[in-house]
Amino acid sequence: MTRSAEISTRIVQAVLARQIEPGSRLGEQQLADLFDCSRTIVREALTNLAARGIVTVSARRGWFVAEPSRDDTREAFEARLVIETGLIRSTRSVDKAAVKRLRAHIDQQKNAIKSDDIALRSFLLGDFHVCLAECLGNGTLAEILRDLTARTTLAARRYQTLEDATRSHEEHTEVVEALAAGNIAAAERLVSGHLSTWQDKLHIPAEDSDAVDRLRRALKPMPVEARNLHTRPLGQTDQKRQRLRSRSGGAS
Amino acid sequence: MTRSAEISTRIVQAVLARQIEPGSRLGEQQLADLFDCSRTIVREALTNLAARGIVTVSARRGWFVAEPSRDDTREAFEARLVIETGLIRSTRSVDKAAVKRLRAHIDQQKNAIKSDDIALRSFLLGDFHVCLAECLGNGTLAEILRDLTARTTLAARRYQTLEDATRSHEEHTEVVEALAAGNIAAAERLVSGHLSTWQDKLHIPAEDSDAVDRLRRALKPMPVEARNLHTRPLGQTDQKRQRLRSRSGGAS
DNA sequence: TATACCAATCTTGTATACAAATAGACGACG
DNA sequence: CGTCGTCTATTTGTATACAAGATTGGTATA
Repeated sequence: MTRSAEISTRIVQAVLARQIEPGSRLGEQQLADLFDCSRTIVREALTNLAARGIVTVSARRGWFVAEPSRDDTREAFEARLVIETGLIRSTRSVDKAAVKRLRAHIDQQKNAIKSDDIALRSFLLGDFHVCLAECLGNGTLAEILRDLTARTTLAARRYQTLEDATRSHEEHTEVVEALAAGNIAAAERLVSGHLSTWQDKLHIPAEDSDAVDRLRRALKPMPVEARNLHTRPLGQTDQKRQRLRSRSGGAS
Repeated sequence: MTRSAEISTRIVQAVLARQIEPGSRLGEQQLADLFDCSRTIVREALTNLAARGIVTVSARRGWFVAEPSRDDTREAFEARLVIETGLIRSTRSVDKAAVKRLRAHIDQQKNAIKSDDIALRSFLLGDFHVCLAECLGNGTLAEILRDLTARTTLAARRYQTLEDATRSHEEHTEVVEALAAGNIAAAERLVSGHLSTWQDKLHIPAEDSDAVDRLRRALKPMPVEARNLHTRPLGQTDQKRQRLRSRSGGAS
């Protein structure tokens, strides 16, 4: 179990760090090579992630990082709101050690932001909520929250939300200070606002987005090496190809 | 996946129906024979259940149905309280179809109680909470709640709580009727009370129970056929053996 | 008689072999 | 020139073989 746990942990971290896009293919042999083990272990890890809703499996087609639908996204945000505010609400007080740990976490966030370590920054901003749940005395909900946070992170990537790291960090600070001051009600309000504003920033297509979305994905730029393997169609100049590529939304 | 999903689903159902005790051993080959498949599939199912906290794995020793510790139990109940009350609180109104479905579920509960189908009764009383979450529009939390309910069911068995089916059924009815009447606040209060009273009924040993508990489990009656396979020790009468069996807490 | 050691058996952990299905490429045909 | 069909190669799904560890029962010895 320890071997496959390593793999699943790393994948979750990569998701939280925004290093893996929703819809990415996770080939079994590919991962097996990467982690120097057999497909058996990889499948164990992927099965675990599938149970946690972070990965989906399409029969005989492969494993893919989850692409939360609109409903999935709404549910994940609602779940986080319910759990995080409910956990704070049911708290009487927060002990010294917990406050210390939370402040240390916030310091780490600040450092990651300052040093422009985008991956670490994203990871920490998400992990903070898990840490908060643990400090409030419920490891079970912390685990659940980790998976839900991974899902909302994927949703944020899918719906192209820009991360406002500085603001998130500020809001996290306010929450911790409210808790440290024993102002539970304020902390609950702050968390609620923090999550709501983030959710509101999502650009979720209004209607029947799946067709549009599928199309956008189909028009995604293919890997450079694959692109160069194809003969350029007659009469199509470099300029035209360049324009097509830009339109399809690929990184230039 | 469909093959292993069958197995994990059945095991969860058996847990909710109180047909499997916490700590039960789940041998791989045993399950493979039972479901007529290879150990590969069984391991896939068990891995899934382990990710959901319903089964634990002890390296090289085997798979066991979870035995929630005191902390696990507290956390699971708190999690259910937070999620169920929070979900109701964030509800504006419940539509007709949902009310109909909930009332139908309550009818099923009544029938199971009336016909003394203890397994079905237990399952439905637990499943009601999952159904409620679904009807409140959050399938994600419903899934999470299913696993948490399984854990609290295991805790209830471990800490020898008697199920008061009639009372649970009554309280479920009150919740649904409050929701149907649009009295959200009352519904939240009722759910809170329902969960709290159930949790309060647990007989959780105060201190260092693990040693005592392990012993009690060790002294549990073995299956009748195994008992009869052993030669009766010299000088031990039937009466003495009978007394030992009663003391060990087994069903007489 | 009790304890400690040892061996046999059973169970799990991992890798691999093989089957099945899908995706992609190539070629034929309208 | 476009479309359809087939064939090949890659990838997943499942079973099984083999190795390593753990438990259990027996035996020998103090």
